[in-house]
Amino acid sequence: MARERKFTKKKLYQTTKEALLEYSYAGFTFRIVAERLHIARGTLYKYYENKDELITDYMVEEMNHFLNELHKINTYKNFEDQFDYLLYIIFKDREIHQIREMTYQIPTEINEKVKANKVQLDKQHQTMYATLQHFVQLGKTENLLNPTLPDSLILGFIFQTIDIPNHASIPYSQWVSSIKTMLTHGIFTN
Amino acid sequence: MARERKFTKKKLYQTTKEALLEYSYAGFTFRIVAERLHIARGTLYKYYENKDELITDYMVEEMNHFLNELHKINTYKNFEDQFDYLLYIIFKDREIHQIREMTYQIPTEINEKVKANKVQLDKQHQTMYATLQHFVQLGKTENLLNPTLPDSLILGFIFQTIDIPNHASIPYSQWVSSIKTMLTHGIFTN
DNA sequence: TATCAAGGTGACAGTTGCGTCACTTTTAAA
DNA sequence: TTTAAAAGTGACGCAACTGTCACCTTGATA
Repeated sequence: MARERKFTKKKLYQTTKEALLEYSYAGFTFRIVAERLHIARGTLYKYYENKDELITDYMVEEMNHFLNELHKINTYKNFEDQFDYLLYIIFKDREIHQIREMTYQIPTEINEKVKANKVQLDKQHQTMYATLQHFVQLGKTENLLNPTLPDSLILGFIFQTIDIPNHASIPYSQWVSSIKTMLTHGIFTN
Repeated sequence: MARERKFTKKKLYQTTKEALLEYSYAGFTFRIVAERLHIARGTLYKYYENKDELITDYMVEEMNHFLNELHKINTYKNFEDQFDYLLYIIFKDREIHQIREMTYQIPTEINEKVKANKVQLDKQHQTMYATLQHFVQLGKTENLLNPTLPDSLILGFIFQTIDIPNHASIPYSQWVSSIKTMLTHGIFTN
């Protein structure tokens, strides 16, 4: 009884992600998204009142996906395996943590939907943090993680390190193993 | 023979920096800057044809200042002292490296002045990189830096680490010492 | 104190983005 | 084949940002 859509939700979110990475929050417009989807700008307003709604909807979905992956960390019983798994999933979706940083640029007073999404994002972030803190605790009880380092800094360190740009185009496998070495043992010789 | 300025270049650059950090490149406007300086928007056009000229002028100046500081690294003779000094100056001007990342968002075709500034920024970046690579080499010949790690990754790692957000409000001195520990020896126990 | 160059202003026109809406198109079910 | 719900379109009015310019203000100097 209805017409077929010219674009899938997946394609829309994909385009949203790309546009956010290219233009960042303030430079993001419906025109850019519409052009890339080969639809009229007005069409997007059938689904979203404004760009903040689209962006936060996308972010919630993306975080949800990440949290699903993250929770699987508990299928690994020892810290070392958890650590490897964590690096793997953070690497796989590197950009989303960059995008998550844009949250604070989104005004809250836009509308109820956006406000609800921001609350949801905050909850997801807390869930993520709790899971990760648990992971750090395990590392400390196993005497693998340096106990003098604050949990929040260890976590910030891991997430930050993942974002190192690979301008010099170092081969992927060497890149990953180097990053793991630096994370675990630093840049000094032992 | 002329009227006194209502704002100094220093104050203008300071305001530019703050606005860039708050609104990022795309959200940066002359109106914001003019309001904060208590001048009319039109006044800014007496000095700059457009925002890209102001932004790149500011960036060149900022990078120049940083390079001046950076070159002093060679007054320290051993690697350990150079390392401490480097951390110190990067910490002092943490935000500018965040701002430098915005360079790639600035279109080149704006005008000749902007194009020239972008070329200049590129040169400065190369100078910076050369100096830092020299520093890394010293660390490797002194057998303090892990020789298996690519230079570019070591440098990326240092710069990236500085940007760890201190959401948990860890006291400054502990924060700095923790970061130094993580950089040099990682998050694992020895 | 008259001059004038530099600083400063605000109004104007052009462009781009925003949000709405009356209208058209598609398509599956009646 | 008729119908109507969902999808899509593009033009319109509004708001914000951009760049220009004729004009005003200031203040050192002649």
